[in-house]
Amino acid sequence: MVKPATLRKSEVTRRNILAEASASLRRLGLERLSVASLMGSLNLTHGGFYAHFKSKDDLAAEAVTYAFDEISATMVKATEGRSPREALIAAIDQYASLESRNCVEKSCPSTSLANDAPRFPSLARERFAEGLERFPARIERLLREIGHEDPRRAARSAVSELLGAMIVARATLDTDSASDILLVSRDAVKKRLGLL
Amino acid sequence: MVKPATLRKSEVTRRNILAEASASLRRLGLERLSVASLMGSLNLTHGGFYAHFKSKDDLAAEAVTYAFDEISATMVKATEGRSPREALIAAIDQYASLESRNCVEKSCPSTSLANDAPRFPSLARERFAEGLERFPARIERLLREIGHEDPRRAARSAVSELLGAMIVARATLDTDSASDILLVSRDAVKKRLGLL
DNA sequence: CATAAAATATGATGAGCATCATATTATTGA
DNA sequence: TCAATAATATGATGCTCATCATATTTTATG
Repeated sequence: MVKPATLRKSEVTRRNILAEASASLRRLGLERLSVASLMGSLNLTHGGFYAHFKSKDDLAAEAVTYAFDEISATMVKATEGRSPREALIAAIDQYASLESRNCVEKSCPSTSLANDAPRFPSLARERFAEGLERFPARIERLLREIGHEDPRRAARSAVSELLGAMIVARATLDTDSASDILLVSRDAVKKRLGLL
Repeated sequence: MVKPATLRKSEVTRRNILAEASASLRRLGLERLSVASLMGSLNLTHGGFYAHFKSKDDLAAEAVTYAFDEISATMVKATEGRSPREALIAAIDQYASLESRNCVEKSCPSTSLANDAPRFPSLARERFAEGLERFPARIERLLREIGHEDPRRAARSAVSELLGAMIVARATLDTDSASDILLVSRDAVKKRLGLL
C-alpha cells in the first residue's frame, strides 16, 4: 500500500496538539502543563499523545518553536508595509501592550517562559535561546535602516526594557499600575530611539 | 511550667528551613521545591515540616518575603555610606552583575520568580508584589536626591531594563553573550541617568 | 536520674503525573 | 460490504508529591 494523500488526519491532530500546547505552555508553564489535560482540552485522551510525540520533552521543544513562530507572524502583521520608523513604533506598541499583558497565551514566549527556560529539557532550552534572539534581531535591523548610530546596543537595551516591563506588569496586582509600567517603558524606549 | 528562655530550638530550625527555602525557591521555582527534599537538605525528615509551617503555601509566602529581605540587606551593604550618585552606580552594578546571573539563589527574587508569581498561591503572590516594589522605590529615592527631573519614570524604566536584562542573560546559553547583555544594559541605564 | 514536654521521625494516604502495552474504533481501498 | 490499517481510547505501572496521624527521640526541668 502506497502512502495515501490523506495521511493528513493525524497531521491535523498533531498540529492541534502543538497549537494548544504552545498556548498552554505560556499560560501554565511547562511543569503545570500535563499531557492528560492538554489532550483533554482537545477532547482526546492521554494515550494517543504518544502517537504524535516521542515524549513530553519532545513536545516542549516543538511547542517552544511553534510559539515563537506564532508571535513572529503577529509581529510581521503589525509592521508590514510600514516605514522602518513606523514599524519600530508598531513593534514596540505591540510587544509591550496591555493586551499582551492580559493575554499571556498570545504574547511573546520570552515574556512568559524566560524564567523557566534554564530548567527546560535541553532541546527546548536551545530552541528557546534561538527564539529569544528573534525580536532583538528584528529591532536591530530596523534601527540600522533608520541610520541609528549603535543599532546593536540600542536594540538590546530596548528589548531588555520592554521584556522586563511586561514581566513586572504581569506580576503587579493593581491593573492601573501595571498599565502605567508598560506605558512608561514604551515611551522611554521610543524617546531614546528618537521615535517621539 | 513557664516558657523557658530556650524555647529557641525550633525557632532556629524554622529559620533554617526558611533560609534554605528562600534559596531553593529562587533556584528551582515553587513547583520543583518539594517539602521532603527541602527538609532533607537540612538533614531533617519531611514530617517535621508541619510543626513549623501550616502548609507549603504558608512557607511560600514567608520564603518570598525572606528572600526580598535578604536582597534588601545585600543592597544596603553595597550602597551604605555612599553619595546618592555613587549609591546608584553601586546598586545598578550589583543588581545586574554577572555574579547575580550565575548565582540565582543569592540574587533578587524579582529576576527569578516574576514569571511564576502570577501562579503563586495568593498570599505569596501579594508578598511578591510588595517585594517587587522595593528596588524601584529605592532607585526613585536616590534619583530624587540627585535632583533628577522625573525620578518615578526614570526609576521604573531603569528597573524594567535591568530586570529584563538579567532574565534574558539567564536564558542565554552563551556566557559571553549573556555577559554582554548585562553590560549593555548597565551602561545604557547609567548613561541615561547621567551617571557616566 | 527521672519525667514531662518539645522536637523530630516513620509510615501511610490519596492525588497527579508521564509513559506504555494493549484494545477499540474509525477510515480507507478493494 | 469486507478486510487492512490508521487513529484513538483504556487501563495499568511506577513515580513524586503534600499532608497527617502516630511513634520515637531529644531536651530540659524537678
